[in-house]
Amino acid sequence: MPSMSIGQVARICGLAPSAIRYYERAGLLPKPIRVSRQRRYGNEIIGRLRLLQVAREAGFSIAETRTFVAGFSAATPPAIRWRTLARRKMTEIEAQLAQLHRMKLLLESGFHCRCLSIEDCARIIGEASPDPPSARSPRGR
Amino acid sequence: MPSMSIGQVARICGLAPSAIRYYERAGLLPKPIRVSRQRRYGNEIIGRLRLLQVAREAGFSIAETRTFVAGFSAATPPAIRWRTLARRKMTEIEAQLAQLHRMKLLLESGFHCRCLSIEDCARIIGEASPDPPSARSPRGR
DNA sequence: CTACGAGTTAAAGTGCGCTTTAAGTCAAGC
DNA sequence: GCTTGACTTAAAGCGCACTTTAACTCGTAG
Repeated sequence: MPSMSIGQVARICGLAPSAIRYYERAGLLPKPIRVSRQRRYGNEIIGRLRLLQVAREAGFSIAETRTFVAGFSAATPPAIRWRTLARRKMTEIEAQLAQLHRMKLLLESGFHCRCLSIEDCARIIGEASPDPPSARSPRGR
Repeated sequence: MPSMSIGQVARICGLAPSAIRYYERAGLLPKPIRVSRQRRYGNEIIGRLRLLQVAREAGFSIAETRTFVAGFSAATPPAIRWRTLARRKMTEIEAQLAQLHRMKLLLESGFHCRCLSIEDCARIIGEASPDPPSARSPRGR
C-alpha cells in the first residue's frame, strides 16, 4: 500500500520535493518503489523524514545524519550511534556558545568607543595590541 | 614611508595576502599606493586590518563591516555606526543562543532512546508527533 | 642571461544543503 | 489528439568569505 507521491509527502512534512530527492541521493532515505517511474511512499516515510528533521535540528550535518540512519554497524542500536555523534556535537556546541559569548562582549565593548573617525579607531586598536609579528595559521572559515 | 609589501603585512596580521586583496576589492580597505605595480603599505594598515578582524570576530559580515568602516555618512562617529550594527547583531546572537539551547536539549533527548533499529525510531517519532498536514514554508538554510 | 621569489590579475573553485532549470515522461481530462 | 499538471533526470546555481589557479611582470642574485 505505498500510495503517496513525493508531492504529497513533501506537503505533509513541510519539505520541498527536491529536498526529499536530495536526501535519497545522499543515502538518508531508502529508494522507494516506483509506479511508472514515479516514487510511491508508504506511511513509514513520514516518521523517517521526521527523524531526519530532528537530527538536522540537533545540528547534525548530512554526513553525520547518514552515519546515524545508515551507519557503520546496522546492529548497533540507534541510541548508541546517537550518543557517539551527540558527544562530539556537544563539544562543538559548547565551543559555539563560548564564541557567541565572546561576540557579545566584543559588541558591547564597541559602545564605549569615543573615536570620531575610523582612522582614529584603527590607530587606537593598532596601538592597543602590539601583537608579536609571528605568522598565524590562515583561518579556514 | 609606505614600505611594507602585501606579504609582510599578511605575516604581521596573520592573514593570507589573498584575503587582503579581497578586502580591498570589497571596499574594506583604501587602495594603497604602488611601486612598480606592487602594493606598498604604511604602518596604519595594521590598525586598519586589526579593526576588520575585530569586526569579523564580532560576527559582522563583509557587507556590514563595509557600512561600518566606509559607511553611509562619513560624518557619523564610528561608535554610532557600531551601535546600529551591534543592536541588530545582538538580536541575531540571542536567536543563535536559543537555537543552540534547543539543540542541546534535542541531543540529550536522544540519550533516552531505547529503539533497536532506525525503523523503530522513525515509527515512534512518527507516532509521537501527529502534526497537522499543513504545508510549512521551505527552510532556506 | 637565467633563474628565483614575490608580486600582479581575472576567473574559477570550495563547502554545504539544498533549489532551480531544462528537457523529457506520464496519466487523465477535454 | 492535445493540453494540463505532476512527476522524472542531470547539471548548474546560490550565498558567503575567501582560496586557488593560470598566466603574467618585476627586481635581484648568481
